[in-house]
Amino acid sequence: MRQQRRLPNDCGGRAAMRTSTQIRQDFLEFFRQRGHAIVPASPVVPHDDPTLLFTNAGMNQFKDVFLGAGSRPYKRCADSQPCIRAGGKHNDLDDVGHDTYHHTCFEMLGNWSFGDYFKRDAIAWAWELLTKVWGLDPQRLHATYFGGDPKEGLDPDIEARDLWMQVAGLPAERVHPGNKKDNFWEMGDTGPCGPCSEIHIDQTPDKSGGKLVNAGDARVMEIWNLVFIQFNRGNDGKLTPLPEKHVDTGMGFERITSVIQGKSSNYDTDAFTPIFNAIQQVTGAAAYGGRMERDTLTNERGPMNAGESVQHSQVMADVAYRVIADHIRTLSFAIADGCLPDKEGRGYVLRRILRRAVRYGWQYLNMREPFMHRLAPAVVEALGEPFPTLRKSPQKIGEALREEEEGFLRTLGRGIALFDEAADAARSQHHGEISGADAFKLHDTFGFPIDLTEIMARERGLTVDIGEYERLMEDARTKARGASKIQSTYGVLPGDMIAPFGPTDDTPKFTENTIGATVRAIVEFSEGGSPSLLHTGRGLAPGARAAIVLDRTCFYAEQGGQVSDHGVLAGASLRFDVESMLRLGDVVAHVGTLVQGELHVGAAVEAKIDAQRGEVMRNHTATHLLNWALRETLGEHVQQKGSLVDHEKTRFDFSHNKALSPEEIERIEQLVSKRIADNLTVFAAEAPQQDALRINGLRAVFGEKYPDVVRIVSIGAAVDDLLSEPDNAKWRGYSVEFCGGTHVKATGEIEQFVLLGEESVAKGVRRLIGASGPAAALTREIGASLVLRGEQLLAGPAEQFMTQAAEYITATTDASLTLRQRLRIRAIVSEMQERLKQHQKVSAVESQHAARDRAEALLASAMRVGEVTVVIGEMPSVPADQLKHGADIIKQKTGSAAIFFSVCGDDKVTLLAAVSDDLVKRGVKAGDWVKAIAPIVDGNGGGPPTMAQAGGKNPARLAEALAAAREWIEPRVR
RNA sequence: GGGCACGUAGCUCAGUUGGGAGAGCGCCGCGUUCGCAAUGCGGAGGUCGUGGGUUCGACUCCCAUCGUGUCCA
Repeated sequence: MRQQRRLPNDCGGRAAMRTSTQIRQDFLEFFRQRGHAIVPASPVVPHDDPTLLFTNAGMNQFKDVFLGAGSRPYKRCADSQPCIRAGGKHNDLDDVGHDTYHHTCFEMLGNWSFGDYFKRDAIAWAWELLTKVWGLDPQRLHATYFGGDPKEGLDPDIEARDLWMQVAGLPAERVHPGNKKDNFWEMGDTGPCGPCSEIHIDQTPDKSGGKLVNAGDARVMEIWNLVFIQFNRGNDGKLTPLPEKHVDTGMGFERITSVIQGKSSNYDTDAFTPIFNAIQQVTGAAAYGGRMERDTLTNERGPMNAGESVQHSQVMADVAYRVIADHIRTLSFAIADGCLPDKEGRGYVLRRILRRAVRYGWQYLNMREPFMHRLAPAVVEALGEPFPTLRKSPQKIGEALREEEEGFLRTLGRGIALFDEAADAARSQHHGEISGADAFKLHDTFGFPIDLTEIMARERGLTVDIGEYERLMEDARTKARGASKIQSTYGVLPGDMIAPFGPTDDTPKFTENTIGATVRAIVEFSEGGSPSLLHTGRGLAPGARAAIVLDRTCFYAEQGGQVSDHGVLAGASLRFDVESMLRLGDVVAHVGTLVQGELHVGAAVEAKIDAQRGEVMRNHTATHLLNWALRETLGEHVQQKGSLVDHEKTRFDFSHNKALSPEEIERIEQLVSKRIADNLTVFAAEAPQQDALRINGLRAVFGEKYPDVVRIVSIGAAVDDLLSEPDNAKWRGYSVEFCGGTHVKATGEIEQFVLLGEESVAKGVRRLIGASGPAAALTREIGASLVLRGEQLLAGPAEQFMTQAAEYITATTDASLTLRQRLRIRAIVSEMQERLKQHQKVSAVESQHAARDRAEALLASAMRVGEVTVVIGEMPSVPADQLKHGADIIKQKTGSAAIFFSVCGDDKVTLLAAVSDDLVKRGVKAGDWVKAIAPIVDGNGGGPPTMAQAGGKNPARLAEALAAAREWIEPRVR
């Protein structure tokens, strides 16, 4: 076994004893004592930020503060943030497991200052924590600072350099200047940025690593990055100093733990031990040995094949341990935060991670059964304390994993079958080499990993054309890349562009439909290019698309499920159509097109929303009543899982594990209708969150982050009353929700409410669709008449039923109906279908008999030409199938026959020719026959030699055609 | 965002330049048997995902759409 490369003793000291849990606590406690708010980590799945795949840094949750669009009740804070780095630009996934430090999931310890302390304190505290609390050897620590960039006109960060020397007492030779890449941090192309200063640790035995700082040598590595945000980069690329300077720091938790514990690998720390133990228990593999691939790569025999070397398989088992341990952490966090493995987006990244783990388990730990789900409890056990979301529903994590594992094992099973086919082809056609095309197809179309293809090939003594596979893979990649480039950034608005023009006063949205306002900023979108801010003096020209920021607005920007308003901004001879709204922190922007006139910054406009908003408000208030009625009807487990309210409908997702019964649906509708009939007043008021949370029966979306002051919407009970005696049980009889949306003044305005749909959207989540107002009334009326017509058809005369039933069924398939009507119509339709089927069967039997009788009659009067019976005649109107049966009967009875049938329709004729096998052998083919005759009735056709058919459009010449058929066949069979 | 593959009987699937919808398993009935296992015979079960189009004729070809699987960005 490889020798552990341990740090010299002087580096660890007393801190070497500390557990990872203690180290995390040390960090938070250290900053708590220095006045920092200790905040909970944000979810690893940033549901509200579509530009970000996963939370990948501690500062993600504070982005709005740095952009100036949001604020916090504290000026300094600290936390430990689980981060996921997988997918996207910086993709380390393939490295995980093969080295000591790559992870898809890690914790980031961080402390922040929002316009509070700056470089001096940040540096002093970092130094104190590392050297005094954790006892790291100061001799081994190096600092870097930003060395300036003449091209940007940026001076070196002398301030930071001097602080390192003064405050930390570092000698000049251990304070290193760094370039823009390493020591200047930017959030994006524009926005807040600034120099950063890193602390590196030198783990060379003789402390000689000074030259290796930032040189990519594993022995000297960065442990803490302190970012000093002091500039804003504008659209023009110019940097301007920020009035409020911020500190943003990040320290990799697993890495600092390994340093403090004196380990050479993150995986050797006690953060991973419990997970490795669980893997060993579940897989029954040999214990984790900490072996790395380089331990075998140095073997003079060179890289070895699987199975040839015990040593290699041991190493790969350890790689598998690391892969699985890392990935189960990632998956547990992500699933706990509500992201499931899926075929696109974030879910797809999770799927790949899970599949990679399963594949390593399959290949190197010999696992053929789902096992990942059995590891999740170990993660919950190890990390549930600092990260309570893991404990919320641990069984859900297990279920999601098992389901996905089973799916992948099915995919593998299919893949193995297809692999066997490819292997056969390889043996018989390609000298034992599986073609690149086959390997690629296995991977691309059927999801069978190339690694498995190679291994299975090797086991069967075959090879794989990897070169060709890589080429095809690269082709696919460039094709996908090229295609995605076409999409432009049209209509995407960087938040920092409009942040300085906020906040927007949008409280008029609750009361007004029209208000006067002043234009504060205009961002013009240019097709194919990036959006640009229009400066004072330049106007927006007609036809241009833009985002407009006003000082105040009555427009509602999508939030809490309620859609954005549409409308216009109007002025003297100007009109701007508002198509959508954007909300960035406290700033809202009106996105749309200037239709007429010119628009300048500073212009006075009248903001006017579409009348559609009335329907939206009706539906929104109805949604609250629905939410309340659901809990009344189904029970306490009903939790809102999402909603969408627009002018046509309300869509409400909630936790419930089975379909709603007709009785439940009826009861829910009744409860809501009763509240509407009572014409209850809708109250709305703001209150401190902690007071509001005490209200008995209050509905808030679980897991949603609410501000410190929340808006309460209550139907039928005044908010003041709720707050004055929050514990009163009677409040459970009212709908009380946290909600920032717009509502009607009293429930009577809703008029009507109906449920239109009920379905499942995910495991344990049902979706209801509802509508209110005139739309609900209309649906109800149309549906009722449809039900009535269906009942009449069923009860009415058979002839009417036969002609109209099919049409009726099509009409119902996409009709808008209430749920209860849909159930009734489903029953009607299935009865109709049953009757139609019965009728078809009867008529099939009838036409079969008719065809048989007529065929036999024609046979009786048939003439013989030589040995051959020639039957030519008109058949009753039966389907083509029955004509064929008729011909078969004649063939059977005669042995040698030539048959020509016709069926005469209103404006078309069908011809069928059939000859027995012996005639085919003599060169007489039914296809030729029918082709020769069809033109007479303006048709054509064909078919195989024994049986051919044709259609024609001229029934008038049918007799002529039959005569011609006789003339054609007689000489040929004679 | 861009590909590829697949939707045919309850299930697993076959269906060959477009010309009579099939197999295996399962199901029902009747046999052989004291009974079970096993097995023989017969039978029911299909809007060929949906909607258009081409054609005399479409499970088959084309277009669209929905669903499932899968890869890439």
